[in-house]
Amino acid sequence: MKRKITLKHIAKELDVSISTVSKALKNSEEISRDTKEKIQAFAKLYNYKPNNIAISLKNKRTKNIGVIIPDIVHHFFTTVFRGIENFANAKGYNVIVCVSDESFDKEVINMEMLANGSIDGFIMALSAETQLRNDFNHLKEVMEQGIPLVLFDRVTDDIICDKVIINDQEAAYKAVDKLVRSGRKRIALITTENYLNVSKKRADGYYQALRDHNLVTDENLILQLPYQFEDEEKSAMFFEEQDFDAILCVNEIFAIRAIRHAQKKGMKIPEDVSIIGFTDGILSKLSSPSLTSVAQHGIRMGEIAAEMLIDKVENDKEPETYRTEILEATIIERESTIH
Amino acid sequence: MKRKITLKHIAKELDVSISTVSKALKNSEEISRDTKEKIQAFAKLYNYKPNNIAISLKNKRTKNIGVIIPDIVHHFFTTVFRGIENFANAKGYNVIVCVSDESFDKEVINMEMLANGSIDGFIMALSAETQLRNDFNHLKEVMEQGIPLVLFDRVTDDIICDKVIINDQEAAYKAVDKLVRSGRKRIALITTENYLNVSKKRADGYYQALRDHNLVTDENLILQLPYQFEDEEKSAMFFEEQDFDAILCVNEIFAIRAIRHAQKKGMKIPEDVSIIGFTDGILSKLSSPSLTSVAQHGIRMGEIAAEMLIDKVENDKEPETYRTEILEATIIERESTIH
DNA sequence: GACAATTACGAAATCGGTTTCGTGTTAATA
DNA sequence: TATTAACACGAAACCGATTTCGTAATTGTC
Repeated sequence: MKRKITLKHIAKELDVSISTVSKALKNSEEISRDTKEKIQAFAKLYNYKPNNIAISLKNKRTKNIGVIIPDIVHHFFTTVFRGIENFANAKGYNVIVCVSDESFDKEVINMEMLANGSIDGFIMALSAETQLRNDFNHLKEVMEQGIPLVLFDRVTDDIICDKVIINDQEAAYKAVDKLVRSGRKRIALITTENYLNVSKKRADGYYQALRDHNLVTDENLILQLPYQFEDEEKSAMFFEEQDFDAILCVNEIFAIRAIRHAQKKGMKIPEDVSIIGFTDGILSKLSSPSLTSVAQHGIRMGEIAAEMLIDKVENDKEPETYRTEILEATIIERESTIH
Repeated sequence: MKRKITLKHIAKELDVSISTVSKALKNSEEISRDTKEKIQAFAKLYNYKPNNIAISLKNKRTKNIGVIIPDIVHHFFTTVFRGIENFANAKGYNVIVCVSDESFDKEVINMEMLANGSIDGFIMALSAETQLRNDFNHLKEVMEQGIPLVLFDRVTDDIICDKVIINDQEAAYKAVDKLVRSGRKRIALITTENYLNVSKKRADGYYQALRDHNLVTDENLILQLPYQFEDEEKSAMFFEEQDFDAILCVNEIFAIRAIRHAQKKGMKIPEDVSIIGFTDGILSKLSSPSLTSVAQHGIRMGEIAAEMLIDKVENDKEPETYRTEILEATIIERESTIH
């Protein structure tokens, strides 16, 4: 087993000082051509690579980005992650991921673990529990320590930092608008509990669109489901009792389940009921019927988040300016709606 | 902006030496009660947390695990990742993820980036291109440097290290066996090109089961598709021309597409054709009809991989023994087959 | 009261690099 | 020949911790 070689080894072997080796490997003008060649050849031969940790300590820069997401088994977050990873890798950064599992405590623990020097900055989406508790002290502390932070998708107004989101409200508005224009009048909404920031915004867009089209908003047509596990009974009852000709769902899993419930009830899609979901993931593309869906452009979102973060990390300029990038969601039409 | 406080700051502030501070914070017997209390109180007040990087340098241990997977937007890998993250976090490790994107070069680059001190060990699944090229020098080098390595799912016999896999061949065998016992005679196989180790094993199981049941193996019933993007034309033709009453697919995406093709052709599932997929992911559960599927127990696989790795990292015992853990795949029966 | 044993702490080395500054040697200039 | 400039390199500080070892001051023992 050949252990990693260090500057010290090279120095001793070639009988020069460590500083000389370091400079030679950086092609410094200070070192003579002969010596440089000798040292570089030796280093190459023994496949010398500088130790990242030592460099991090010296530079106070790790070239690591910390990403904290609520769930990794979730197409949207996974997509954003891919965008982050793409961009970060291209810039020579590694990505450390932690999953909060929608738990406030895990989010805090993970942040603290990473905040002690392991990373140069954070990219994160808030856990459901954090949004529910409205407690953002861990974020504040990180900001106070001067660690850059970028929030995406699940953001909060309580923290002033860079953010990337989509225009959730407008997207929902457009989706409902599209449904109305195709002749639908009783449009249901399947959403999560309201403490999830994005769900709330989508609901706002839904209400607004109904109002603008002079449609009554019937609270019975709104189904709130728990985020993580299906409340089979509640859903079944909803489909049993309520009468609607279209459904807007705040994510694609809800939409797929809606398809199943509707089909079970004997409704034809899209003839009897149109369905639009959020998150244009693999489920939307491959379901039968395939799902008209609001694309959230996760990859782009991840890239932008990474770009914003790395920008802050590399130029910690004095005038602290933060911006919120708003991505335009687009509706991908498929078989679950009438065009 | 209050920058991170260090031992040095505390030492200067309290007019003691750095060593004293360090020892006091570790509750060393060497330090008097008074001094300890004073230092600990001060540290607490200023929320002192040791710098991870410095500790890593000193200990030559980062408490980071490097994970390299071919694709993050893929339910199975995501699931394994979750298992890894779970276990690792519980043991105080962070997880650095790199995505090889099925590319040999990216795999090599990522490994090299991480191998210079950033991580204590690797957990990985080989990229498709790596398996195709059969070039594992980057893995060998890492092993030679004494960095522990655990391979999962996409493994190779060329590298001797810890591995976690499922009994792919047996699982495919059982799936085919189940189809035959339910009366199916012409069983198709939809798979990737054969260089993917796991696909090959699954195909082997498929052949073996047919032989054991004295069924002819008809090469026309085997459809090889590219891994990443659908060859729509090839698939359509296959469904048009071939005659079968069951399909085994090596992943769930192939299976979902098979459902669509079959339905388009007017075939009823499972009456006319039974379908079994691999990877019991979200697609299998939510598709219509829901999909009978071979569960690969990704979470468990990730946990075991993490456990094996951390074991090696923490006890680099002399007698280098490596083991291959084989998980039992189980078939989850749903609507796409007749029970 | 002399010597040994604690006690409580600090100096310094170390991990593996980077970087500043100082210095001996040689070459160029007056 | 004396002075200076350029060259090539090394010593040492530094990043932020841990840890070994040495030692001054105090306490205990006979």
